[in-house]
Amino acid sequence: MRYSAPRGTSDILEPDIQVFNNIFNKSREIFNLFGFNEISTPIFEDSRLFIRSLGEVSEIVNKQMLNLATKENPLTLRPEGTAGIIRAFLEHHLDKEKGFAKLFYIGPMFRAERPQKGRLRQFTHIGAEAIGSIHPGLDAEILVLVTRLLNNLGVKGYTIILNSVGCEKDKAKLNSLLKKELEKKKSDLCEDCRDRLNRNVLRILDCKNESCRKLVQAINFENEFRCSDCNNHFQAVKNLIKQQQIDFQESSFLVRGLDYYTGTVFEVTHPDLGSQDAIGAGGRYNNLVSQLGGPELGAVGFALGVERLILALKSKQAQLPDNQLDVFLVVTSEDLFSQGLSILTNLRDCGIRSDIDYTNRSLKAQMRLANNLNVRFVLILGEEEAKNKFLSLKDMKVGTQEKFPLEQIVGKIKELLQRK
RNA sequence: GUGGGUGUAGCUCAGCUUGGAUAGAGCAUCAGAAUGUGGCUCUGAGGGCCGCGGGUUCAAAUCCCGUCACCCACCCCA
Repeated sequence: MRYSAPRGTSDILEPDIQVFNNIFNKSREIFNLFGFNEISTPIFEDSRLFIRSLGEVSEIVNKQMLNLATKENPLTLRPEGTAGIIRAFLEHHLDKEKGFAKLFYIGPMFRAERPQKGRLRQFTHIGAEAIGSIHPGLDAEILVLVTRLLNNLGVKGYTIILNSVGCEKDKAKLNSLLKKELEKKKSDLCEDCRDRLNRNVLRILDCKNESCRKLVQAINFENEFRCSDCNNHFQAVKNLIKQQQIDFQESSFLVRGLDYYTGTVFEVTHPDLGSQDAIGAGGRYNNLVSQLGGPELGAVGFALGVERLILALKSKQAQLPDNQLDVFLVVTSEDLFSQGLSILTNLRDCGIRSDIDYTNRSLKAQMRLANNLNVRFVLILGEEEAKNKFLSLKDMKVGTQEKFPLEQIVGKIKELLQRK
């Protein structure tokens, strides 16, 4: 039986993996600039952690969790990063130690969705959580950080959409307001939204259905539900990011699918992605830490979907690093192989990237292989070279070939490589 | 979970409408083209359960039924 990768997963080979690694490396640099420390948490957690954090009615908990078949506690492959980070934050008493932490993570997430463009069952998040403050400056910093990440990674043409869903009380108020208004027009709602009316009213706000949109737009809820604290906070965030010259669109229809969000929420969209157009999203969650058994601490976070981000990148090739071999060692007969291996090991010990053929090819075939590998130099070890203790060094770029005594080879190659 | 599309060589695809002989192309791979030597060019070679199972037929890559996989969209989300 031939096996294939599970649905919604993919193997990442060269050269694509270089694109990923580039993104990871650059992101780490930016996070460090902003004073964030990296954290790595398990890719599975107690299922109840996710149910508690994301909300029982959330789509993720309802139908997208990948649960592990174990005999002990219920375990689930993490569908997002925040819950695990907060769990770790509390488990290691970072709240008591410093009371404030800025953490970032990079790693795979899992959701059992039907795959399509920009939607995989295993996908990669780059995310961050700033825990321990309700200061609007922290919301602003997260938004600045997101723009700097995207800009440095080479993403162009993205849009930041910003909203505030208010605190827990405000959310409840908005909920009942919408429910009351929409209940009257229930028959005009789409099938899905009629269902949402009972389960998750807020989600009706971002229904794409025309008639639902109109109904929702007709309700004047924008300035009705937020308390003055939340309004002031939102206003402060907006003022701060405007001062930082960050472009954004305000939209009172933006809601997030996860329960834990309070106050500021945002989404980053890109037109090149197709239907799944969000490359990143985040917001404030002031109740999650206490909900998970910790103190009352405000927090803000975000996550970027790396695979989606790559879809939005224009020049993927330009980012490839130089990982080519410097030298290919051609050996003309099996008798010379052990001598060749010594030379090869010496080259590698001296920091020269080099390789040799293991498939008994002819000299000509080895040359062709060297060319396909795009090496800069070929070293030839043949009968004549072995007898007189020298090697032939061919510069594949220029096409010239010279002989050098064995002991001079490393120095010569290094000299030529530096000259470029 | 619901729709639509696509499965033919390692890769990208043609052939299917209207059934017919050894199933094709480009790229890739391998070998050769006097002098132990790559790139360009030329010559040649290998490589196919035509996704899988069934049916119709003298005959199926081609028509019919089923099934699986992938892609796209709904939904949801990063």
